[in-house]
Order: sequence, then structure tokens, then C-alpha cells
Amino acid sequence: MPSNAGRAPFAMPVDDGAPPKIPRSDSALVELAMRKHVLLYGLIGGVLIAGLKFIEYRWLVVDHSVEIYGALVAAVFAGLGIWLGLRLTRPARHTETVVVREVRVEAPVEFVRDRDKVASLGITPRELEILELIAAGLSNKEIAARVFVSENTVKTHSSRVFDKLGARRRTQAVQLGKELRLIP
Amino acid sequence: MPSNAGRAPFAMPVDDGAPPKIPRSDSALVELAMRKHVLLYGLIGGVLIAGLKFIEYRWLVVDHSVEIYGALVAAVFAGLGIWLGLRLTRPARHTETVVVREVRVEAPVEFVRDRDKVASLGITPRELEILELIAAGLSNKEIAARVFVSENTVKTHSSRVFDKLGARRRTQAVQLGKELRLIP
DNA sequence: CCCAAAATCACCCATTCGGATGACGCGCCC
DNA sequence: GGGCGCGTCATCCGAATGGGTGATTTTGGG
Repeated sequence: MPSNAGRAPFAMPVDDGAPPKIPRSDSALVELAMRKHVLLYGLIGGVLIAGLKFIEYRWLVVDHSVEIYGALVAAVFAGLGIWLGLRLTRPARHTETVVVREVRVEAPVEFVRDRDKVASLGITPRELEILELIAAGLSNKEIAARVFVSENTVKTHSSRVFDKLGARRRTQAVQLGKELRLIP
Repeated sequence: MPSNAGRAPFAMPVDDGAPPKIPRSDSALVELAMRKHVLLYGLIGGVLIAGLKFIEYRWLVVDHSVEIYGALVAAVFAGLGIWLGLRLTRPARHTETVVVREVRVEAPVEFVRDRDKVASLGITPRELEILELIAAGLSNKEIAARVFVSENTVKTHSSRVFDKLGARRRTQAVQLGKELRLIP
């Protein structure tokens, strides 16, 4: 834009100034762009006023200092207004729309024991433990060795849990136990 | 979110001169909008000043009215600036943060038989069938009745599959079979 | 402290299961 | 035709399992 370089008083303060001191913020880019536009605006304003001034001179306007004063005030307050507007809307700019997208994750689907069912069937902790070991494929003897009891005890426990599950074989007990979410 | 949503209110007939550049990005769009508004602003400013000038002449404002004039200009331009600032930041307010939250979804994960493992273990279809029925909790006799063979045949099949799996008990065979994805 | 539930152990008996072995028939392929 | 894989069936035997009964000890709560 051609400026009236001849008129020193019209050198807009924004022209040489406006040091690009950009505050570090997430919207630094937007602010930079805006600053650019404030400059542009000032420039246009200056040209406009210059035009008016020229017209004023052409028409022998008495006092032109009022226009300069007004233009300066206008420019300054416009900048202030923009800045204020940005200030005021800053919190609003943090408005974000949270979109929750459900993503299918290959989850091992960790086991959750159905304690209610365990309770309703009257299965004791020990019996459940034995059932788990049966499901692991251990024999009564191995289970007895692992939990430090006699094989007879293991048999008793398993018999009881079979009874409570209505199972006649250990494989059936395992199947039912898994189905009823008593064991993993 | 349609990016031109913020643009719609600014569709002004004043600035057709602006080449309809294809908005490559949001920043380009913001700049375009801003240019429009700077032009509009300048126009309004010019009109305002002209109006004030007219008023000034009409009412023969004295020297003291300069303050009033300045204040008016300041107030008006400050308001304009605020309005402009708000307008300009509107696109920023549309900033949308997409938060992808991974949600564990119960995935049924239907069973897929590991045929390679079946083949590598040399397990025949019949043996696999028997293994499945064993896993279902059936006794050899029940299996025999279901597949219409003698119990001895079932025993042979199960013995073979136990051998191939390295299992010593049917519960262990079931456990291994599930672990190796041979059966559901 | 007492009681009931739970856990422990034992014995007996019948059934089931697992291992080993042998045999027969059928379809397939070299 | 002979070999091979697969499915079928059988017999014997020992081990494991399931069912029933009874008993003792431990434990937790009223």
C-alpha cells in the first residue's frame, strides 16, 4: 500500500511498532495472524484518514487535527477492543467437544467369578479350589500333594462339589464350573 | 464439523473482489474472513467519521467537543474491536478435541480352530470329535452312544488323542485342547 | 463358651478310565 | 498288490474316579 510518506504525522504507530512478541500459547498462530490484520487495519485506516484529510484540504476544512486525533484514538481503541475481545473469549476458546469413540480392544476378558452363584450353590472356598485344580487337569493324588491333604480329603471335596453342581464326572464338573463362571 | 459454518454469517456483499481462493486449511479460511472484516471495518469507520464530521458541522461543535468526539470514537471503535475480536475467534472456539477413549468391549471372540496345530499333532477328525465330547463332560459310554460306536472304540480314540496331546487324564486333555485352540 | 459350618481323614464298593495289545475293514496311492 | 492312514472293535488289567457312610478337628460367629 502506498503511504503518504511526505506526511510525517501520519506515520502510524503500528507501522514501525508491533514487535512480534507472541505470547506462548496454544493459539499463538491465530494471534499472529490477527496481529497482522491489526496492522493491515491500521494501514487501511491511515489511508482512509489520509484520504479524508486530502478531501478536507481540498474543501478547506478548518481544523484537521481533530481527524488525526480521532483516527489515532480510533486505531488505538480498535486495537484495544480486539485485544479485549480476544481476552474475553480466551476461556471460550478452550471449549472442546469431547468425542468418546468406543474402540474394540482385543481384551483377554479377565475372569470375574460369579460369587453369587458360588454362594447360592453353597460351594465352599476349599471345594472351589479343588474344582479349579481338577479343571487344571490334575489327578486327585496330585491335588492332594499340592494342597497338602490326603487323597481321601480331595475325594471328599470333589464329591461334594460334584454333588452341588449336579455333575457325575470331573469333566462335567469342569464344564459346568466354566459355564457358571465359577472357575476361569 | 463443517468448516465454513463460521463463514456463513460473514457472507457480505461488500467484498466480492476477494478472489474465491479455495480454502486449503482453516488458517487460510480465517485469513479470508479477516480480510473481509477489515474491509468492512474500514468502511464502517469511514462512514462513521464522515457522519461525525457531518454532525460536527451541523452542530457547530466548539473546541471542547473534541473530547466528546474522541470519547465517542474511542467507545465505538472499542466496541467494534471487541466485536471483531469475538468474530475472529469464533473459528477458534470451534476447536474440537477428539478424545478417543479405548473402551473394553466384551468381544465374544468366536472360536477359530488352529488347524495347523491339529495337523502338526496328527490328530484325526474323529479323535478331535471325541475330544470335544469329552470336553463336554460326557463319559465314554455316552460318547459311544452319541456317535454310534462301541465304547471300546471311544476308548481307543481317546487313548490316541491323549497320547498325541501328552495327556494322562481326560481333564488334562481338555485343558490342553483348549489351550492349544483345538476345541472351543 | 458353644454351636454350626467347614475341613479333614478313613474305609468300602462299584464304575470309569487309561494303557497296552491285537485284529479287521476300507479307501487311497505308489 | 502292498503299504499306509484311519476308523472300528475287542480283551485284559491296573489305576483313577465316584458314591456312600462315618468320624474328628478346626474355625468363625453369636
